[in-house]
Amino acid sequence: MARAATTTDAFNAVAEPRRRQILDVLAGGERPVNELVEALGIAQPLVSKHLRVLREVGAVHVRDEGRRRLYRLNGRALKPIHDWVSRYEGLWSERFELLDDVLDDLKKEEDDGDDEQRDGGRDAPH
Amino acid sequence: MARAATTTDAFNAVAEPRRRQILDVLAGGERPVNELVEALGIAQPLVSKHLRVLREVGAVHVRDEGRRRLYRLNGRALKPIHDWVSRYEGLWSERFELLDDVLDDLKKEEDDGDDEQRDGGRDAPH
DNA sequence: TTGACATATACCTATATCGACATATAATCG
DNA sequence: CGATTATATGTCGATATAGGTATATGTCAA
Repeated sequence: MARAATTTDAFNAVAEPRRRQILDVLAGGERPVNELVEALGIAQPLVSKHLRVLREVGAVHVRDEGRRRLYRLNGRALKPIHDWVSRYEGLWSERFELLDDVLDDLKKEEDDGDDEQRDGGRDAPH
Repeated sequence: MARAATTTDAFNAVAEPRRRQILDVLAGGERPVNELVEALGIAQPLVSKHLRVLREVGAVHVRDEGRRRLYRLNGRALKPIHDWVSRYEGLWSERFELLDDVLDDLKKEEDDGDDEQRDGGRDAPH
């Protein structure tokens, strides 16, 4: 099985930085594709495709205005992300950072400097 | 170019539901791979692979304990997600929902029932 | 040592990208 | 009508999966 489609849910749609950028621009108000192309500085077909993904997960709404199509942000679609990640909010508070450090210290003591041997140091860069 | 690697950042790592599930379990405290396999009900190699991705983006820390490896959540890695999505918090408040409805009504009036013709009704199911 | 247990990695297949390019569709203007 | 502008779609190439299976690595126990 391949990776889930980007149109599966908001999580997948928003994993692409360009799509987040599009939403950031739209946060400033309704915009035609034209301006999004300019703002992002990438090819127009690519913008249209990103917009399609955002449309399919409901992150944007479209409105026809003459030969232009005005895109508008729909924040509701991001709520699941906010709800999920909010459960982890506070884990990076100072108090938790300290706890983390303590646990890291305990780990170091237990492993007695023999750490990172099995994993080949491929652990996260800090 | 293909899609960005899942190890590129937390956004991509967390787009996979199973990896969110793993983090959810780890939110309850340090766990060996064993228990994660049980909790998720999927094959062990798959869990190890997901854990590797989470390790590479720094979302989890590992600690060796005998022949087991204890994984621990590192909430800090999720902060960028929280920071980004929080800028959209409130867009789904009641007041904004109402504004949205008003805008949708305006759209309907403008298009005069001729909407969804070009898009073939392929818009997101709201 | 031999074996059982715990975890990680290698290999394979099917699939869904992202980006570039060409082209189609649609609306407006002269 | 034909030309221009605005946007969407199709195709192709390169790539990175997720899941399955087999296997390697590491640890403990008898």
